[in-house]
Amino acid sequence: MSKASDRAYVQIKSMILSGALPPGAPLREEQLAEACGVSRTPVREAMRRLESELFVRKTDTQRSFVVDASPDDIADAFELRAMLESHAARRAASRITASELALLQDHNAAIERAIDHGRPDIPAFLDHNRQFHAIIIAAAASDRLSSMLGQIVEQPVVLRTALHYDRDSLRRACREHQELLAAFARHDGDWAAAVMTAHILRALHAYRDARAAASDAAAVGMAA
Amino acid sequence: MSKASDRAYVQIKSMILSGALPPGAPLREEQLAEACGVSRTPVREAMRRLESELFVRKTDTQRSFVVDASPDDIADAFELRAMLESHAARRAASRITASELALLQDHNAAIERAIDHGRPDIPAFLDHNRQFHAIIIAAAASDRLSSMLGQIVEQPVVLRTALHYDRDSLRRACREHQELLAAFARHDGDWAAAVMTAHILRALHAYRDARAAASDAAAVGMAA
DNA sequence: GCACAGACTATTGTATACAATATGCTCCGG
DNA sequence: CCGGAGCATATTGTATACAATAGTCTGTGC
Repeated sequence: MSKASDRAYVQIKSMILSGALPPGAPLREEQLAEACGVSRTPVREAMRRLESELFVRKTDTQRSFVVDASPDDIADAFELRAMLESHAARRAASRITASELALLQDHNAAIERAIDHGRPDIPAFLDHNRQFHAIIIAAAASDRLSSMLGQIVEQPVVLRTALHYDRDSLRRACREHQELLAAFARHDGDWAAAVMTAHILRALHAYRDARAAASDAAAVGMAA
Repeated sequence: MSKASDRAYVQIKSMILSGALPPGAPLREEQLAEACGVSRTPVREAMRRLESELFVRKTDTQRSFVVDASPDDIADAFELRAMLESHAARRAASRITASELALLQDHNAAIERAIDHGRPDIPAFLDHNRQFHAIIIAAAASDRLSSMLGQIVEQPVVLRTALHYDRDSLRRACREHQELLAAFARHDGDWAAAVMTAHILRALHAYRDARAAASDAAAVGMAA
């Protein structure tokens, strides 16, 4: 997309992800335009995109707000991602090339390094993890599937999930990736799909556990 | 959405569906604006929407064209729809209310009438069929799932499919709906999901058969 | 005759001005 | 004191003008 509207999109999304625009916050076009240093026109385009990705919701009267994701929404997003991405894995298994496999191995090696070199390097983990999954989706060779997954993998919830993981969870993710690689190497679609489903659903439960722990801690903090 | 951009969206989409804008046709904003009787601004919003729904594709250099769906794309769309909508059916089975069930029955009765009263009334069939599926999706109670299915069920391919159906196919669809109703009445998610998957995949193959027959006929026509 | 440079045209991207609509506030009546 | 009508304000929707960029054509050098 073009420069200004792209900048607006990235900037507004990052404001939502960072919490600068908290869930439920009203979004006024003019204010966002000023914040992004562009006019309302590209802001409106960015808003449409964020709206279709369910970052933003419009009331019946055309006012926009940051969506407030309930635990159910979060579970929904993970379920859908599990379904779509296991489908991608199944398709990828029969189409993947040797060079793509090699790339996947490289990224997973990088993920392993990011976890085990001293303190876990979460940004590096996230980046390589994202690329790992992106390669699989590309190998699935379905525009429609790519488009749908593109709308779901960058949800606030999914992105922030890893921040709550402990090292154990990260290592488990890495091992699951290795199992995916094995399934791909043998072009076994059923295996790949099953591993992918498990991989995503485990992430859901890791996220829930982390949330529960965090809210317990908060409750303790409030009581003290 | 607002009046002008809504009109532009509907009108451009119908031009694509009707073939007035054939696959591969270039889309110029100004020309479309004139055709819709609005300015370029709402046309651009409509185009973004059509683009995200994969009706329209932009080249690397920002020119827009009507997408040219290959047979593979079509199969893709059906596969995804089968997956998402069977998931919707599974969720709906455990959530559906008596009044929703009654509505589903009404629509399916209307579908039956549309098929069997003299010459099949295809528009009526399409309308009630759409509402039948919409009720199920609503009963699934997942915004995200609704949003994704909304992007796929109105694809040109899916919409035009029914035009090629023979009466036998239409009757089969109606019977499958009845089986869905039975599964819903018993709140059996597995059953509902399985019937829905079969329903959609059968539609895919009916579509393929119709296409093959049509292209054979075209070949004969050309030879004559 | 072909390839490339340059200008010219066509098309899209952005900004701004204006129109339409929703929200909130004030003031009046009960 | 409460509620509603109507005005004032805030916000979004649309049109238009201008800017930036891509595509095309022509003419020139080889």
